[in-house]
Amino acid sequence: MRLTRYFLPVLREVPAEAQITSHKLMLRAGMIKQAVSGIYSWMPLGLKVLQNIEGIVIEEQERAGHLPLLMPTIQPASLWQKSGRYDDYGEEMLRIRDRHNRDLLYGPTNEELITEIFSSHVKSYRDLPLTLFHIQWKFRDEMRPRFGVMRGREFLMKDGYNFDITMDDAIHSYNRHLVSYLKTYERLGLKAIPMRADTGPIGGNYSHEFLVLADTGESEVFFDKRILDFNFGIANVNFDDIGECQKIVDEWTAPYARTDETHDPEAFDRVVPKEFQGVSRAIEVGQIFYFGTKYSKPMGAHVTDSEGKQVPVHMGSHGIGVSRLVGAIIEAFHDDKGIKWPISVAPFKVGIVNTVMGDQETCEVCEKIYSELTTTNFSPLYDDREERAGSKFTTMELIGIPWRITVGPRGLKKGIVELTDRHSGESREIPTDNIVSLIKELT
RNA sequence: CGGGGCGUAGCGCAGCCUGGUAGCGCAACAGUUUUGGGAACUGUAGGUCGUUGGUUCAAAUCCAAUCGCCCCGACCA
Repeated sequence: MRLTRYFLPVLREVPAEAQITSHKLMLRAGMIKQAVSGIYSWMPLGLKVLQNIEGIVIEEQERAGHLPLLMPTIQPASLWQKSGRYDDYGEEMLRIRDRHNRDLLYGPTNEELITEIFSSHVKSYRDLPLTLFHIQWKFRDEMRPRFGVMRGREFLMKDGYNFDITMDDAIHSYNRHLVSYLKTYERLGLKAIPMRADTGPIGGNYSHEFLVLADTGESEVFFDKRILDFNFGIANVNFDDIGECQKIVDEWTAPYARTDETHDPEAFDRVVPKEFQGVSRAIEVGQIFYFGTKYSKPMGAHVTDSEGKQVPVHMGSHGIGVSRLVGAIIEAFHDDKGIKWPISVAPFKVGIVNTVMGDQETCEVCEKIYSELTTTNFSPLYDDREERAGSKFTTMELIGIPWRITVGPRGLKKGIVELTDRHSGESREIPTDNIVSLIKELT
């Protein structure tokens, strides 16, 4: 992409509406624009990051054997009246009435809808286990939206639902999700700690939240610091292997890690030696639940078991806050110059800075590198504006491009271009002819 | 929903107390000189001062209502 042809409305000054770092940087980098409190437009750069995250989430879900579908944002009120949540959910639910005076709502979550889909099509235990998920915009009319996309009213969320014939099977589904989430967050570059959680309005009796430590987080968490050394690794997991999944879950949920909702100070002192006791703020980026037959019973989600009896299915639900993750990643990766995207979610992996647009050789070399990287699918961002070098460096750093290639007459005299790592800030000189192959190795 | 703050050009702000020609910086546009860490100069364009009503000869400024945004709390991916 040529910057002169791109839409990147960066701001030199921070709009007064922003308070926390990620929100400020997202506005300054031209990623989002607020439409109204808690509701945002995603500009091209922001959308790229959002879609990169979405892509990783989808890949890891499918790898674990979960099936994508897409449910609508607007749902009939009647379904929620059936489950009993229409009145329970309260003011947070955005209620709508259509021209026929039918009561509708903008979905804050999808348990009712998915259960209805399930019960109208799945009749036999032989069709289980089944896990369906989608990534769709949700709306929760929060009393007080804040922190940009971290607590918006409209937000993009991956939500998944598992259906199993027995509790044991459902626990395996739970474990499978926990493991796939560990892998997902690791690919996003994040250290997300599974913590024992409260089940809240979703209900049920078994739940973990995934939290990313950050000063600006809304939760207070208490944990054994040794869990920070855990690495999931890229190891291939057999998600059908009950024992293997259970082992990983046991390992990751053994250390004390709880949010303020479930924190037990006595147990904390008893189980975790003083020097390993960690207390921090954290951002919640996902949660998984097992809730048994809470929805399947009232919604009539029954299947015929092997003995011919009608039994309600055991269910669980699982969510990842996709749009919130954009903010959470920035909270985890930034410095005073701007964002430092992990390579896996970066909107562009490589930036090319032409330091002197008036210099013919510089332009030729830039064009050559640009076209070679473009044809090999590396999606570089080429800053071809008539700006001074300093301004271009500042922009690349602000928007967080992991690798920057600097091309100018000064280097070309020596036959080199400069390669700068956004994360370490280190630069090295690379012979002009080697830069493209080196980038391929690095990204 | 309780408490507080703020709405003036795309962004950041001053002007309001003490009513009388709407201003500054950045961004934008044109030109010239520049060209490796947010360039300089000259010029240009951009505003029904959130909205409505009131007071007044006269309202960005005073009064009232209303809408919106932000912060602190109680609730939440």
